[in-house]
Amino acid sequence: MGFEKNLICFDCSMTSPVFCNLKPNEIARIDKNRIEVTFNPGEIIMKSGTPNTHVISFFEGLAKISLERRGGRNFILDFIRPPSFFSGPGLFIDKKNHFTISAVELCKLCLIDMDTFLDIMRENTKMAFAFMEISNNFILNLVNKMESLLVKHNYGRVAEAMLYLSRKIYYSNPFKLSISKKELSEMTGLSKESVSRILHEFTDEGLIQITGKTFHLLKEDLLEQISRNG
Amino acid sequence: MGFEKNLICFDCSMTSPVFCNLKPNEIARIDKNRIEVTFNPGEIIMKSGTPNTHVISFFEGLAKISLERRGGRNFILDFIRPPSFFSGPGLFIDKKNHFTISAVELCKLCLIDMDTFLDIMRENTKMAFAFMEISNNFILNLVNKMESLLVKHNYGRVAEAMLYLSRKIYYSNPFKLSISKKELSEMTGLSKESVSRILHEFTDEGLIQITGKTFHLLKEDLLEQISRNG
DNA sequence: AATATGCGATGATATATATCATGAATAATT
DNA sequence: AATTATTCATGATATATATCATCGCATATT
Repeated sequence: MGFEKNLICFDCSMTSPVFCNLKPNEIARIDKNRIEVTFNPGEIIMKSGTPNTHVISFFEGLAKISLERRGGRNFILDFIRPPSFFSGPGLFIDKKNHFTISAVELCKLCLIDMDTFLDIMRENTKMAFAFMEISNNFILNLVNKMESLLVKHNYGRVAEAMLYLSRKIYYSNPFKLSISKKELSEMTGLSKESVSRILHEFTDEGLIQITGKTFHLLKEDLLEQISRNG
Repeated sequence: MGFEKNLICFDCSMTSPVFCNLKPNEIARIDKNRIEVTFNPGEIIMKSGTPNTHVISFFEGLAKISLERRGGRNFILDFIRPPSFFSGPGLFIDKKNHFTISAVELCKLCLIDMDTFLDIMRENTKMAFAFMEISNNFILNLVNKMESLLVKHNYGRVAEAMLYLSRKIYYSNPFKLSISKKELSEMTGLSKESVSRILHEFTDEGLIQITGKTFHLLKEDLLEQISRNG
């Protein structure tokens, strides 16, 4: 039994923010130099510090990009929901991974050889520009996170996380939370105890309703206000 | 009296991390579409929120890139020392500036029309790759700042700032500080009172020596240790 | 079913750091 | 040189939030 390829490169590239710019022969090249992998929840897809040899094209699932902190308390920079693309910032610098990416829900993805990717980018300006756009979006997201850490406290950060999960990750309200309380604390940079307490307060005040793993945001406008001013 | 051009584009491009990749005709194009400006200390070069219409090629001086926080307490993401290049992350997204850049020391720089810049980048892959490298370096710097905010407190952050100023900004030890204590606090994300207190403690413990505006790092190894573990 | 293991909740306490308040020193303006 | 305005230093206080400790519940394991 070999490593099978179940995905069709052409179909996937149609929806990809980067590879949608490829010509047929370029898609063929990618197809020859890709590895299709499935990761179970909790498994590490890319470990910070290891060599950065591939870029990732996400096909299915939910993954998190996190920063390793001392004491095992990580910080989640962002989540990844397909269709999407990821390439580490070490690419042109030290060719190392600077983040740890791990699967939250079952993930299906392709690892694409870095050299192949760079070769194609050298020839395909459109793709290069799409790549830059993604890079810049990542920067804006980082800056946003930074602002949160700098000005918001407790309440504001939890409110922000709630809205983010509903709007950018689960695309629904109510939503069923697939991440743990610990991960919620790693999203916000707070301790898990603090997150617990604040979620409790939010339910007491009728802002949200939690039944098991299901979160229902009852007063989004108020949450937004707290997110902005808290 | 018009707006004179005193700098020679060719000389400048020799040292620039991005424009060193240009061919003569491309340099000529840049030369036609650039504005040469001088900024006095304190003056704003680019204001967060305004349209992002130009990229910057720094020729002389010292500038800071900062994030605006509510209450007038900004946060300094990085300093710029020539020869260097800056382009905002809003470039491909919303075409707005997301940071405020202001002069710390007298700055001489060129503003280069964004469309011209993009046109050239579309044709010149080498320059595009240099641009990506700079982008990624910016991300790594942001991530580093983020880690500091997340894990380091007081002492570690001030120690880090001291080492950074000596090694990356003034390239000397001792060095004469051209930034204010308030800016020191904006570099570290602390209150200026806290910065004062810690610098006092550092001098008491013989780690640094401050005479007027001159800072002398006496025990760099210890400062490094504090920066890592504090 | 019984036991173990881990995740989440909640109360009590400790502590880092901001804020406030005041005074000294330095720089700017007249 | 005199006066005003800024910047900086330092002590007292307040407070947000982490840490610690305990307990309950749910899920996994034997």
